[in-house]
Amino acid sequence: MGQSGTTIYDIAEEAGVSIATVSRVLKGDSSVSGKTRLRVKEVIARRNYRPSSIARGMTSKTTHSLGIVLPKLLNPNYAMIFTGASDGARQAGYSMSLFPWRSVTEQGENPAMLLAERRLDGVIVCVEYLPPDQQEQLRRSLAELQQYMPIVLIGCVPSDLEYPAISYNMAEITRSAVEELISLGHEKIALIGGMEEDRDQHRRDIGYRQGLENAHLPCVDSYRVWCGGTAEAGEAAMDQMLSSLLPSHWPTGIIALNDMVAMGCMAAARRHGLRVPEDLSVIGCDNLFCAPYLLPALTSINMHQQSLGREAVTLLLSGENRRESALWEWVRRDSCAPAPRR
Amino acid sequence: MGQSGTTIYDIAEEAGVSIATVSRVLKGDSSVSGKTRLRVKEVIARRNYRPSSIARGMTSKTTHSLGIVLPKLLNPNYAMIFTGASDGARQAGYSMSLFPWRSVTEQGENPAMLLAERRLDGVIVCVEYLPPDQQEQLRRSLAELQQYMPIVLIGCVPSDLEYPAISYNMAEITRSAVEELISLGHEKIALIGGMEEDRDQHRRDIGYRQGLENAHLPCVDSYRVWCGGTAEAGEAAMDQMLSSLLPSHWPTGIIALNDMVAMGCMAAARRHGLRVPEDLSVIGCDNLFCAPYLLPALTSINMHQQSLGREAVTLLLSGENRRESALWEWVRRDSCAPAPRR
DNA sequence: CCAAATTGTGTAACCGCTTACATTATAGAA
DNA sequence: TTCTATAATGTAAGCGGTTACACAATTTGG
Repeated sequence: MGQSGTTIYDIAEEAGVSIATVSRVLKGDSSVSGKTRLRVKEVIARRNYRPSSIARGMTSKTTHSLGIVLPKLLNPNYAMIFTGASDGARQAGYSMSLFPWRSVTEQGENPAMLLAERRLDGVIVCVEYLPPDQQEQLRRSLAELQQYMPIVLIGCVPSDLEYPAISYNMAEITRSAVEELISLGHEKIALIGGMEEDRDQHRRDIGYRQGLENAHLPCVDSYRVWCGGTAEAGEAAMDQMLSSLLPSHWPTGIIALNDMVAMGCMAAARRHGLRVPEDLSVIGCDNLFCAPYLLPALTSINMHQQSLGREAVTLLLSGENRRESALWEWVRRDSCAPAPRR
Repeated sequence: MGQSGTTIYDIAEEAGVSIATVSRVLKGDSSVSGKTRLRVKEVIARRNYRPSSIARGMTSKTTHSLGIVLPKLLNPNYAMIFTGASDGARQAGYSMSLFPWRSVTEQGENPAMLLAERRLDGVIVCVEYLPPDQQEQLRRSLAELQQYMPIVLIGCVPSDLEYPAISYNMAEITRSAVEELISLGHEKIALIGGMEEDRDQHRRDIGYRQGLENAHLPCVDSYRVWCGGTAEAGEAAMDQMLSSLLPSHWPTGIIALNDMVAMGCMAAARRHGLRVPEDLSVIGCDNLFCAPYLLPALTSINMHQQSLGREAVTLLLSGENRRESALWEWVRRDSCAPAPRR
């Protein structure tokens, strides 16, 4: 294992100085004379010595490593957040570890133990929908965790959770999506995705209703359907909606929970003989890398997830208690078109 | 910060025992009497005490944390590997940190320092193509790193790198893809993707030639084009190939570096008036989540990236020096069809 | 030319835990 | 009852760094 066993004592001995001096050279303390510094540096380089960050952590009480809790890295949306967070961390000299969602949500003795033991310098938690019985667990885990390290939340953050956070403006985004479709002449607009009890979904619903109301359009219950966040779920939900409605009542515009759901919706619509965008306009969310390559290219909303991840790290390290709203912007592509003539 | 400051001394004092006894209770040593154990456990629970894993690491020389080096988490292929690795690590009681590719490839003083200092218990490195001037740096970084911790490689591993590894059988896979297209009657088959000097690409090229040779088909140079691994790169490469050939010489079958490149190829082909799969069959690789939702659904190769990540962790922790080949299998979808009649 | 200020370096305690070894309490054997 | 295994617990020495403080060497000022 070579120089992994090299310690500050070895360097001190070889350079003929005390460990204190080596330590000073290491941190660039100016109180070391030029020649001593040079000699020590030479030995350090020759022995390829790296001070152990964990020994450092003993006294400094800081590990220079952060954590992030994600429901699912396979969702590219989270991969983008992670990427941004990881970059931000590294630029600030920190490493970033991934922890599974269930380490803060699972029932059981001490779900947050894994994190607490590691004495991270902070943790980012991406909050997703949870069934009510697990929400209490999340609260407990966060409370426990906070006793060990600062926390920053990302996502659909319940406003009663008092942590620094970057949250999505889902009501505003959804209202904007409704307006987008209305401006194209659509009147039968469906909202697909989100769990029924999901707060985030609740906000979507609010924005959806607002958008319709502002245009004096009725809100039809069968146009509001719930489903998980995957393409399969979107496909199933869309399929069911179309099957249960007379074709004359089919919506002409779809607002999907995210791009994956939108992909599923388009597939289901196609199977029912609908052409996108001629018969049906579709709007996704997250602007995944594949959105421009779908057929038709998917109109989506860019959530700037990478900068969101970076921002979360900044928030975490600054110690501020800000609660910010994530920026977003339209990315208009071919999947939206004027409403078909009736 | 609450009980983050609680130490083993506090617990010992409150329970009226020595720190050694607390330590024994913590690790479940049977030499502690029943009542003492109970009393200590009660205090631990009440104070919500968690031993610091970093203090533990001081004596145990083990951090119970692993690292993974990836070129790009935004590539879902790597996200899948990471997910598998992270799961595997957690099941074994380890955490998993992400490190940027440039921490092993960047020129400069000590690219591997970030990793070395952290005294991880092991690191997985996903090797990707590197220009020759950086390859030497990679070798150096790996050599340095190995003095601190075990390494496992994933990907297109140069056979002269003597590390435990899980490598892709790119020659075999590509040959199989050629055979697949030939069996559908294709004779003009193009290979798109990979850097010219890339070893992995080299192996693809070998498989490609073998496949053609076995069927006594000529190998046309203009059907072998290089490009990066993104959809944009694939689009550009395909565009250029079609533009530079007479339509009568256009290939009828495409083997793409990966699904993202395949997506780009399909987009470019469409712009040139080609229908997929009627005029052009396309094969991708990696079986991304969006492959089934493309139009037409993309035929791809499942690399089982998640189990690959898990396997890498197993290899890392076992300390064995095995070199395995990743499993793969066909996922046939609509993007491949019999060759068009001439 | 000597006292005081400044500079450079070393000593030792400490961070929170593990563990070899020492010590004490308890039980069983003679 | 006394001696010796055995079980239960405590003591203290690390692990590899950081840092307050002490001290020696050098420079500066009067």
